[in-house]
Amino acid sequence: MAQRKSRSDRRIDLIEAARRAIIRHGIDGVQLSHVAEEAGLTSGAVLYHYPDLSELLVEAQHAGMERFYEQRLRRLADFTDPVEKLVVTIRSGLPTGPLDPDVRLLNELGGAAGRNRVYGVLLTSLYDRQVSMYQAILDTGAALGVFRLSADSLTIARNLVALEDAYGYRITARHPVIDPAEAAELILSYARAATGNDLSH
Amino acid sequence: MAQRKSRSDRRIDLIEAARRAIIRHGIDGVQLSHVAEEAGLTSGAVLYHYPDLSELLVEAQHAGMERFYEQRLRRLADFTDPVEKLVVTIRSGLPTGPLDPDVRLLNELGGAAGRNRVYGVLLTSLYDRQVSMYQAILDTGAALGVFRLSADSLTIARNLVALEDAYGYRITARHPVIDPAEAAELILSYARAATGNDLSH
DNA sequence: GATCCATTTGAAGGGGAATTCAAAAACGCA
DNA sequence: TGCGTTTTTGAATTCCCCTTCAAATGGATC
Repeated sequence: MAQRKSRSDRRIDLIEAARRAIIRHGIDGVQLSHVAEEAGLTSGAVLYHYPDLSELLVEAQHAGMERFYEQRLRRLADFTDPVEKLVVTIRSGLPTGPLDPDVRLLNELGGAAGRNRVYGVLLTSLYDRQVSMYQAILDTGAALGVFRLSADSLTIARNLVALEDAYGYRITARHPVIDPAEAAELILSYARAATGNDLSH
Repeated sequence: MAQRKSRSDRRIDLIEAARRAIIRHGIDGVQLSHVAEEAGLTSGAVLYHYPDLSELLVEAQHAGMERFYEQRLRRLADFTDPVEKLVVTIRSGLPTGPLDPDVRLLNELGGAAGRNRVYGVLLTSLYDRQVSMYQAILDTGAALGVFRLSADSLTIARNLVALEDAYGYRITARHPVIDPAEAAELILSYARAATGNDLSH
């Protein structure tokens, strides 16, 4: 019998297990038994904690998004120079490779968000927060005279997040040429034009 | 009994039916019965033509992609001025709204492409062709002296397609602010900076 | 170490979807 | 009209997954 755990510990385990199961089988292909297997439990045990599988899936997506966003904020906090901040943030928005679990999970939402309002809201809020994150960097750089923005910061920030998203898809789809390094260069090309800064340091 | 049709006619019908079913239920959620219902047939009849549902789904995705791409080329052919070509192409890459079936279908592939090599190849090949399409426009404009490119045309073309992709997701996810018109403006903002042309006419 | 409660198992059921296939229907052609 | 072929149906079968629930297990508490 699997190790017995407290209610809250087990729920955390299950959210993690659901995350892995979604990545493996797709948000519309996950089954109760997949989650159970990932968690090392039986279907009944999963159901004991989450009588409705779809609620667990939403929680898993939510948790994955939060973790992704928090991680970006944390990396960003290590720097003060706007140029460094911008470069680091661009890199932290891209997957480490085709198998990057955080980005794989987010990508699962893309299609589902068009069908499921909850997923749409989740994804939209993540996008908006990431835009704000970039906007703050851009505004600070502009105020310090480091950046000379070619358009308003909101527009540039939206485009930067959009580029990250799109290259995340290309990388997880295993584009033969566009790997994480190449994607970073492509986004930096835009960032240079948009900030009037060559972004080297 | 449903009208009897020739083998090839029925296969075309089924591909269309599968396309609609995928949009409605997701690439991992489609069932044989969904396709049958969309086609006005019974499951048995679908199976008679496509013993393997997954093959039909791949064909549906392939056909949808081809149609999307061909349509873009056709609209592009109506113009000769590089500025007009660029603007029209940017618009033709965006969904008409949250329910746009062509983009909804493509978005379904995003997550699946990370799990399924066939879908990954399909999506990658579409991306590359769209990049070539933009690159031709950019190179022509540069040769005519209309565009003064801020980076090599391949980089700009890749970014333009990436932006389209990403805003397609935002729009189908019903972002409250980013509608097709706003997305076009955002992409145009980048296109202006990248071409050194204000793109008005 | 006995009791109690929360957690987990495993088997049994119910339901729904895929698959198979014989029969029926529609069409082409003589 | 009648015949042969192709396409479609509909029912039977099988398979798989969700759901339920009684029993077992593990840990905490006294």
